[in-house]
This record gives sequence, structure tokens and C-alpha cells, in this order.
Amino acid sequence: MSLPKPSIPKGTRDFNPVEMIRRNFIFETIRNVFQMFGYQPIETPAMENLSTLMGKYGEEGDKLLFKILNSGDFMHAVQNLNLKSQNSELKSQNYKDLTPYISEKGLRYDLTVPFARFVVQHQHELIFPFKRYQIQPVWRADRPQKGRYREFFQCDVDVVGSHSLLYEVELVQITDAIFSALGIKVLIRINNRKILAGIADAVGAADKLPDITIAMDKLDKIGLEKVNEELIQRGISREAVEKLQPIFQLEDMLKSNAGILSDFLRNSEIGCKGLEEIEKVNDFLKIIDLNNKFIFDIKLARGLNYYTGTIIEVNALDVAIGSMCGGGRYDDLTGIFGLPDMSGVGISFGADRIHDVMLELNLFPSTIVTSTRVLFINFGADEEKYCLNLASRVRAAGIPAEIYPEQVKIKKQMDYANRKNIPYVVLAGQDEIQSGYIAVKDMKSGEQHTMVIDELITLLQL
RNA sequence: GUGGUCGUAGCUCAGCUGGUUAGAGCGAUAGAUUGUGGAUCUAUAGGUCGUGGGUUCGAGCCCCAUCUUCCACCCCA
Repeated sequence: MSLPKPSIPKGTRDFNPVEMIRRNFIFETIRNVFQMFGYQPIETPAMENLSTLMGKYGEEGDKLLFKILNSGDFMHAVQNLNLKSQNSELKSQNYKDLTPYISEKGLRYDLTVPFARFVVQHQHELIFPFKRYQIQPVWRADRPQKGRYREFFQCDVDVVGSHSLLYEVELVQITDAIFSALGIKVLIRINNRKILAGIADAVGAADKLPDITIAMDKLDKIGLEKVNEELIQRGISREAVEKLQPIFQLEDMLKSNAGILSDFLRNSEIGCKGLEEIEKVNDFLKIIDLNNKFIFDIKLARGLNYYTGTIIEVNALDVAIGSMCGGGRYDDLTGIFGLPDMSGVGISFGADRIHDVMLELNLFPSTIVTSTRVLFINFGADEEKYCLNLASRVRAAGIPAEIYPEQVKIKKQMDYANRKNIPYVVLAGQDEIQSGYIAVKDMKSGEQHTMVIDELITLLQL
């Protein structure tokens, strides 16, 4: 009779101590930068009312939401529904129709929508422009792949209550600062939804904007010909596709052949507005020094449909993994919760992908793995008591220390110190208790010195 | 959600066209060394071969289902 092996749901992970130390290093780096720009932390619940989440991420997003089954007799509602619908033809067992009756809560899909809900709910307590950051897990019922998990951590910074393009620039600065601090080389891509709308406008396919952007986004991936095929398949006319060709050729829309774009958008009001915005952002960016490359990339689309202005995405230069970071401006996200005219802009860092990239490129500093600095060897009952006191004094000086819990062979205790990467071991037996000195062994060099406890503390405080 | 792929000891893997009691390296534990670690040597433990069915005299190997992994699509951090 063997129990089934314990396991965790698909796409989720346990984090062991080493991984946690690395992840915390990432979180702390990100948090420090956020705070440097004046953002303040908030948290929201893991679960939201399903009505808060549904319809915010497009049809695809609704499918990827984890829905929580109502507690108690959820079938009751279904039975009532069946009774009522017996005469009507709502006999369909369609799960989509059933969902609202059996599930009223869902796990959050991102941090932006719950934040919008938060802003509306707490609008009278907040100081605007409200700058907040939020580091929490999100859940998506996606099919897992490399760098794609069903539970993953996002680190969001957003500011709501201002249309200022200074914030767009601030987000680029934050992004640059974070990836510089972590040592990851990235390409920051910037575009503007209004320009994309203007392009669709200019080729007479304003209603096909989502189709055009989705296809354009794939230019780097599948190439020009396939994109053109897909456009036609998505119902864009041949003339329109023909007109789009010069746009597809643009490397950086604000460099060399920038005239192409402004000509193209001349008759589109929204397009001109977008170009104006992005030029202004560019003017700001010229003033500050960035470590990483950035490009005004017309091909950048981004799927979330609440973006209305600037959009940003960041990719690692040295690892093939999805984007590590993405965001943009949304003019009316709080509108759906009853607070109109509250423009926001924000960006989200994917902690798990950043972790995977850093691991692959060996970017974690070796210094972050140490925890305990001194191990007191256990020689027996009297010595234990003696060490208990010494260890307390070491800790009081801010140095992490531990005492081996059993009197076992020194070899075994030393081995424990080695495996936990503890740099110093203290040997205090009867002789040492008598003399008041302790033997301190440097586990790296193997050297051993006799000293008093205060000398050890001084040594470790260096 | 669609199509494909992987799964053998704690880890990395071997295992012939189905044929006795399924192997290696590393790791673990114990000892050589009862106050001195990393090396070496010796010994020991550890697997219902992801799970459940089926075919067969016989299945780690073949078939079906299911879970998991990774990949492509979709979409995205």
C-alpha cells in the first residue's frame, strides 16, 4: 500500500532556500529602484470577484482566468437554473453559460486590473498622482513552457492621475536602472497605440486594428511574407496590405526615414497625436543617460487591450525567452469601475523570467548565498551551555550564528558547516572554557587561531 | 484550447529486434579517524521503471488512457 507521490499543480513550483535567496535578491533590487522614484507599496487579495476580472483581458484572457468554485452547494444554483430554463430553450450545457452560477471569484491574472479596482475603491484616501508598486504572484491557466508558468510573480509600478509624459520617461529610467543593477543586457522597445491606430486608420482599416497589430508583432518572428499572408487571412484588403509595406520596413521610426511615418499618418488625427507623444518622449530620453539600448519600434503591439498610448516591452539580448517586462499607458482603466478620466501608466517586471535569465547567464553574485557566518561545534552538555552564551553575543553584534544541535563527531559537524557554506567554525571544549579563549577555524583556508569572543566578533564585522 | 514530445535510484543517465533476481556515475548513510571538514579507500541503503488499464507464456521496452515535462501554435511576464 504505497501512497501516491505528492505533487504540485502543473506550472507551479516550490522554491528551495537557494532559489529564495536569489529571488529575494531580485525583488530587493527592484523594490529599491521603485522606492528611489517615490513609489509606495500596496497589496491586494489573491482572489478578486470574477466580475472585476472578466472582460478586461480580451476573450483569450477570460479563458486563462482561474475560476474558483463557489463553496457549499454550488449545484443548487444550477438546479434552480435548470428548473427555470426547462420551458425556455436555454438547455445548453455550455460551460461558459454555467460559469457565473457556480463561480463568483477568480485568481488575479495580473496586478494592473486589481490596482485599478483599488484606486476606484480608495480614491478618497489617495494622493494623486498616486504612485504605487506591487510585488505579488499572479495566475494564468496557460499551458506551461520555458519561462511560462501558471503561477508567477509580477513586480508592477504604476502611476495614476496624470497624463504627463514624464512618467513614460520615468518608467524607461526605472527599467534601465533595474536591468543595469541586475547585470542583464536588454533592448527596450517603445511604441504608441495611437500610432498603430493611425496606421490602421490611414489604410482604411480602423476597425481591424487588433488584427493588424497582432500580425505586425510577428514580423521579427515569422517574417514579412507570412505576416502579409496573415493580414489577408484576417480580412485586410490587398490594397491596405500593399500600403502597409513601407511601414514594415521601418527599423526605428524616429531615425533615418522617419518622414515615411509622418507622411503616412498625416491625415489621421489619432496617428499625429501618437507621433507627437512619442517624439516628446524621445526628447526627454535624449536628456538622460541610459545604459541599455532603446528603440522606437513600430512593430511592437502588446496584446492587452486596455493600453491607449505609449507601450513598452523589454527583451533580454542574450537569452531567448519571452519578454521580461512590459507595460504602457491606459487612459480609462478605472472608467470600467466607475471613475472616468483617470489616466494611468505602468510597467510590469516578470520576476520568474528575470530569474531564469540570470541563472542561465550566471549573473547572481556569489556573495548573496551566505547566511550563517559562524557555527559553534557541539562538544557536550557543558559546552553547549557555554556556546549558547557565546552565540548570543555574536548575534547581538548582528552576525548570524548557530550551534550544532547534537554532540556528534566533529567530522560530521564540520561537514554541516561546509555544506551550508558557513565560513567560520568555533571550537570550544573543556580546555577553552577553562582558558576563556576559543579556537576559531577559517573553513576556507583551514587556518585556526585562538582568540577571545570579542576578537571573533571584530573579525566578522569586517 | 490545438498538435507534438519526455518520464528508469535523491541527481545525471545506460538498459540490444519484448526474455531470468533493472545497472553506472555522482550524491546519501556508516566505518577507516571517539577535538578538526573538503581528498582517498571500504561497506551499506535506496526503484511495484510517472500512474491506471490492455496485448503476450513473458512488458522498462508494444497498444490505449491519464498526469507531468519540454516544444510549436494561440496568447503572454
